[in-house]
Amino acid sequence: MSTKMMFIKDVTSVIDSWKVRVIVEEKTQPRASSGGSIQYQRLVLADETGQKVVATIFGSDIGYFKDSFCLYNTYVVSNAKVKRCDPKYDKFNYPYQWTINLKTAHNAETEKCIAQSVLNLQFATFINLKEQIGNDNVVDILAIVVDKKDQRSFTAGEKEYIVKEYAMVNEEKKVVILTLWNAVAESEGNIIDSALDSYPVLRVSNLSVSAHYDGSFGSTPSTAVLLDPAIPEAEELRIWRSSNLKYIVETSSKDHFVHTESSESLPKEEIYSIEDVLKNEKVEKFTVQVNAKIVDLDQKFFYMACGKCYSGINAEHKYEYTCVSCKRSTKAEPREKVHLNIFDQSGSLDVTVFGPQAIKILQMDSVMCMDLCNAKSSPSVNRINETLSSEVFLMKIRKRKRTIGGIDQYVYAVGNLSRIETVSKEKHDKDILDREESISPKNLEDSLLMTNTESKSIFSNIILLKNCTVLVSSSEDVRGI
DNA sequence: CCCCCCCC
Repeated sequence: MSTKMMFIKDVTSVIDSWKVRVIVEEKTQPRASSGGSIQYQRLVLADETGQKVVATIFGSDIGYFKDSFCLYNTYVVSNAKVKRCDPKYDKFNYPYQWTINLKTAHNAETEKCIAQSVLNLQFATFINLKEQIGNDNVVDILAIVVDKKDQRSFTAGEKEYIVKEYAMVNEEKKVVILTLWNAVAESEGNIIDSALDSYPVLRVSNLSVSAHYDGSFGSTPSTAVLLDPAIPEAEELRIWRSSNLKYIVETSSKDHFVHTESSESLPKEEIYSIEDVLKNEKVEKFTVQVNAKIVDLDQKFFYMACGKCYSGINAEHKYEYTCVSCKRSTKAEPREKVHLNIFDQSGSLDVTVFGPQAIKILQMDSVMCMDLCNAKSSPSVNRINETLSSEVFLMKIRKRKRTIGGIDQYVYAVGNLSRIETVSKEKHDKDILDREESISPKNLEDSLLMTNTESKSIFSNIILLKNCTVLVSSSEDVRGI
């Protein structure tokens, strides 16, 4: 069997037998898909012409290829699965991606190795980072990690994010922060953490430039971290490291995770008036400074949703099913949802608040809302409104247009909200609010029991009702937003 | 089967 050697560009989804000699430019750590259910590992391969292709290994195949496709080594690959990819993921002007699986033939090439120079590796400088803020370029860097900040997570809008930050230097002697996000923080971050003590030289690929910290790097979903890569530029940096150890050690003992004055004033967001939000047709996200109140008295403050993607479902709590929206197997879980009226001097607007943001308004979580609903009761709107009346919020509003029966209408969802001011209240009261904000739903119930006699009587009823079956009507469209 | 988003 002698198939002729081809190039990446010759490989299309209609060709059935092919082989290409490639060098491995990049290999990420195995990482979880955003849904969490699938493991995948991403490679970038290049042929002799410098043409590159993205290749992916999935699930249990990852272990099989653990010791193959080593960085900067050459392989002859044949008959990987060739799939057309969405143009937005086509970074290399080649409209396909490969899936490497157990049927993919792959042989290490020792004779005709492809030279690293075809990769044309370029590394961003740290000094002029500020000028690159705002452009959409994705860059690679070569750096020495001198410090890290512990992993943290936070909720913004509808999603939970994981962040790991590192302080880095290179020959330019300017400290720059690298932020790894989500699956990349967990997979690539662990690689950095495990080597931290030895001041490793890293090649970090496919980074965006962020305005935070007056210019810093942030990971993208294709970011890969390579420890001590076997490339000449990294060797130069290792040599620099050995003659600058004093600088590196001194630098590592300083705190670099602080915002400079200019970085704080830089991304200061414009605050829109409600009137502007209503009038504006183009922009989709607005920050507003508002008061809020509940005017819709006929709401349950939760809906039954897919536990993974929050699509609405008419089902009992804990009902197991495959979600038609995200296609994953899931359980029905209640999710907080509040129709809220927000207003400033210029006007008012009805918005919807979900999940963690809604908890900040309701001071209780969806399970408690559901229990109240079962008890033919509902959270005390009066109590909530009384609290809201003395508060000022910063909210990020997402404006969307939707067309129903040929009629355009705008819907508004709150992406994020923070209480910036508690008017005419003593600090003592505010502290209680802050504490409530950070406590878990379980404690939340306890704290309400202690601080609110009205809820107390309701909750003592609910505890008795907890094991009852809950059925929720879904006359409303909970997926609209 | 995966994916360029996002917080101080």
